[in-house]
Amino acid sequence: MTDAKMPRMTRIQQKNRDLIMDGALNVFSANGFRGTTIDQIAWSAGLSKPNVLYYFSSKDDIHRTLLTELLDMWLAPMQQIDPAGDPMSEVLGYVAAKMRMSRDYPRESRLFAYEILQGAPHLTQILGGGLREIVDRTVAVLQGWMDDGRLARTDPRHLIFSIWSMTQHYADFEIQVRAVLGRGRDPFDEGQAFLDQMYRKLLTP
Amino acid sequence: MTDAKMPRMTRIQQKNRDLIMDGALNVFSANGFRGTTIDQIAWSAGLSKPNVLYYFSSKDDIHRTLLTELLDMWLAPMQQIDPAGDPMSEVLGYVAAKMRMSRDYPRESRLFAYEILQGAPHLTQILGGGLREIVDRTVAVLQGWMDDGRLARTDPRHLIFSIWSMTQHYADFEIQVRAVLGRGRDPFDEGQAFLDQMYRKLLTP
DNA sequence: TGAATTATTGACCAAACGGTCAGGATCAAG
DNA sequence: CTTGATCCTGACCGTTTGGTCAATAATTCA
Repeated sequence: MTDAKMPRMTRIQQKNRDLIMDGALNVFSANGFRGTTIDQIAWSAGLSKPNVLYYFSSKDDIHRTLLTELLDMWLAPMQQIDPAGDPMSEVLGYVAAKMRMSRDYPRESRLFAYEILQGAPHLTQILGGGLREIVDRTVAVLQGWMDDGRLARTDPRHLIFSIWSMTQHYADFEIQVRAVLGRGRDPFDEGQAFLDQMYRKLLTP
Repeated sequence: MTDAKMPRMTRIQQKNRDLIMDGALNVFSANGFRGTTIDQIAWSAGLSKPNVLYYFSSKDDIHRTLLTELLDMWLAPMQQIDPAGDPMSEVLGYVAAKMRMSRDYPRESRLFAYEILQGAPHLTQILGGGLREIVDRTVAVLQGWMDDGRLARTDPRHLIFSIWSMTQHYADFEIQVRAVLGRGRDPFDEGQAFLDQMYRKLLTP
């Protein structure tokens, strides 16, 4: 009983769906939804176009499935903030975790960036529902810490926006970042150090 | 001699090219390059598709022209930082100016966001050339202020990244921001206040 | 006014794209 | 080996899209 999914998947189904998800992530994250063709996804997955459409009913289906499969993983770091932990360590840990995500999963970052830029046509429910609740919970924790004088007062929601924007900037706009920094520098290491300094100063009571 | 352009433009040319640029900005900024059709641009400009192609040779031509026409305006705020001014006021003024750009020109912000996300296929020269020089000049000014002890020490380039990412976040991801904040709040006003507080703490020596 | 230039469009084309389908290949189980 | 289910594909279809063009309308200017 290792899999709780309703329809049991054969090995081939499992393998090919994974291949398609990975190929789709490659292409969607590089070209956006409209800029992606099923042929490109198929090629990137090493399959034929009709075969891809044997596993997914449409390009939209692939996109929607990909987004929902990745959303939890993408939001996980924020839910790992420990209300019982040390405030400064928890926040800086979250920043570091998001920075690691940008370094290790830039495709996912760009995928969501495209989706939000587009107006989040596939994420409206999540934006107005689940995401807001998750953020609200974190906001409550941060607000509690500020009320206890363990963090300097600031708007918790905009604090979260700042963390999202700055960390994801290194993934989404990596080309610009590298163009400005020049070669031989590690944007992610430097960015991590900068953010650490910045949030330490902002949040020290 | 009000116009220095090589080929003199008739009134009609001037007017229609402007219409096309504005329509293209609408559509490109909402759907990205691959997501927009010439028909959409034409409709948004109030012209027919062949008429649009009478003024521009291709969709690519429209896009390239739009980017280059808007680039100067987009980078202007950074060049208005006054090396002889008060360091803190100059930086906070730049942040405020960028924030105003996000509020007043979200289309431009999204247009460039798409382009950089895509890998900046039309801006590679500018990214590696002009932009870097402009940034370097600003970096020199900031570095001077830090060396003089008038600003706290921090990496000037990552400081600039942080300003770009946070201010543009309010335009590019406005939907997400509004979804998280809920109705009845002004993201730009609040964001401006937050950033002011943040950079004041970071940069006070 | 009239000729020349500029502006506009309906009709059209070839390529690309999302998606379908009948039929064949492969595989698992008895 | 046989059989039924799963897996895979070449060929195909209707639509969309970027772009062309010949013909017509509007404008400019001598």
